[in-house]
Amino acid sequence: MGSKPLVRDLLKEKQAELTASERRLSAVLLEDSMVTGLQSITRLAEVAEVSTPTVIRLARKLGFDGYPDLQDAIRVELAERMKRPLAKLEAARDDARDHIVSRFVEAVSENINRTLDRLDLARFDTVAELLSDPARRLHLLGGRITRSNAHYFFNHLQIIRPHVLLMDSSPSVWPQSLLDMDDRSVLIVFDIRRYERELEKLARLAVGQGAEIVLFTDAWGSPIEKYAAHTFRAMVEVPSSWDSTLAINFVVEALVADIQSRSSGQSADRIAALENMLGASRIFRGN
Amino acid sequence: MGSKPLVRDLLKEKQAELTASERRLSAVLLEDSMVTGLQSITRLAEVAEVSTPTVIRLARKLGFDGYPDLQDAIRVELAERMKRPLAKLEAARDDARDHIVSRFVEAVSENINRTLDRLDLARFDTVAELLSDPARRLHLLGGRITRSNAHYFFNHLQIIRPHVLLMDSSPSVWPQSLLDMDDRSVLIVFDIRRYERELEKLARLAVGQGAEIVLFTDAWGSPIEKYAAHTFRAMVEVPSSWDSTLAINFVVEALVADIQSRSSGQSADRIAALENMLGASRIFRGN
DNA sequence: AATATCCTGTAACAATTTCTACAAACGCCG
DNA sequence: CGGCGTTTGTAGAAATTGTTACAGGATATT
Repeated sequence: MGSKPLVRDLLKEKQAELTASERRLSAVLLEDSMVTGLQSITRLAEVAEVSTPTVIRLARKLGFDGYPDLQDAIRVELAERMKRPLAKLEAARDDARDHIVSRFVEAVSENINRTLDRLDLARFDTVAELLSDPARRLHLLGGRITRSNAHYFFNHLQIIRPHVLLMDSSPSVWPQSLLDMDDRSVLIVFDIRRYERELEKLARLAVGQGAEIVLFTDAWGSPIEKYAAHTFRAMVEVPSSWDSTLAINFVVEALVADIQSRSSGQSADRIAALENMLGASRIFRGN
Repeated sequence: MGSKPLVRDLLKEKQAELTASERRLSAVLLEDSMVTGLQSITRLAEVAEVSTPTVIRLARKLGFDGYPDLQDAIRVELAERMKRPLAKLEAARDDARDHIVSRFVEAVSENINRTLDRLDLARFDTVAELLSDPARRLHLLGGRITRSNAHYFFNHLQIIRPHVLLMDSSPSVWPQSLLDMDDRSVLIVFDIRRYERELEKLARLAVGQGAEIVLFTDAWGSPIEKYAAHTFRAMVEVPSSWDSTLAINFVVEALVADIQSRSSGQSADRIAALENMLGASRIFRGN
């Protein structure tokens, strides 16, 4: 109910009945999601090169009481938008606040949140589409720690669609895979800190072959970034000697879900066929 | 250059040197990405249930000139965050709410929360201790989907301690591993729905050999539960055709952190040795 | 139990903000 | 060009905000 109209919409709606300088002001506000409107009226007026009364008059025209009233609305709106999706992980079951699990959940929740902050949805969609294209050949590769992530992604992709390959962990057999790459190939690389030189080398060569690179890395960014067409940065720090790849896995799982639904038509047959084979082999083994 | 530290990080960093009411205040700020800090000092103080001078004192402690200075920082930070991903998000705001990522994060958040609710910390500690015992031999095994989880766990355990084995995915070679199991063996199994009969069979045989079983499964519970000495149940449902193993991974990562710190004495040498070998092999490969 | 230290809020003060009244500037039409 | 309505800015009053000084109260220490 009472969902008060968004300030942005109000501005657009009333655009017609605004005067010249009011419009200049509204342009400034719209430009950066009205964050400028959280400053004092004086400063906002300065930025927009308008006088302070103009600001007040605009606020009134939009139906607000005065400038502070408008500010409140903007702030509420912003808070709504900032709301951290995972904010409510209840870290503190107070029986064990210091338990490793509690500290861990806090860090993980923060990691996923910040990863999401930085996640560009447009990029996500682009990549999902790219990886759904059955004409593409996908090669997956992980480092020492991230091999499991690569494996997870591979495992699912392989069920959903054809032409998915998990590259061997030993660099000595990479050249053979490289030979197969061309401009229809996509190389999906996982590389987090203690970045591995071999991975970078391979990435460079793959790009040379015409392959497109999708990179999953940490906040600091692997050197492979410069070759990558698409990069996902995830937060990995937790109270441990090890980095956490949960945030990376989160993105991967979301991608799997999206890719699956995009290619559900083709993959249904594929999965049915797979089920059949599994069933057959089970009978075969005489279980 | 001059990349000023984020207010959020400042708050976390100085958390230790904050007083009780300052911490109350900082909690309020962190809760909603500091949007509350854009109001007047009076209102912020009211929300946090502290006095206005406390707010100023906190601002100073963080290195700001005064409250307005802090506000400026918050605003800049917010504007920065609004800029990139939101330019696109703005156009299709309602889209974003329905975006797969948004739906996913909600489900994951719920999953981890509920998994934590059910997690018995005493059991967690027991298992951590069990898996830290260098006299034990650990065998890891995953199913079709959960093999990556087993692999992840294996990967880390193997670095931390000796006698860790990842069992082959093909049942035909399991008998050989079974032969090696006795009452000093621990079998770590991952089995979520579409429970696999082969896994159950192996579990039964392993118990017969005297091995202890640690099981990771979903909310409904794998048939292996009846053989398992310790069971972790995690929530796996997400808006996808696939189950999410993030909650399982969460428990695994927390275990890794705990086991690592328990055996840090012994594992330090092990890791150092490993680093050396990695370095050596890199030189050997002539990178 | 007494003392010292640190934490916290009250209250008065200073600075800044928002707002109003008024007048200058602009554009439009006869 | 002069009259008229509208738009815009200036300046000061009113209100609110941010800040400082100080004292009561809590906590730890001897």
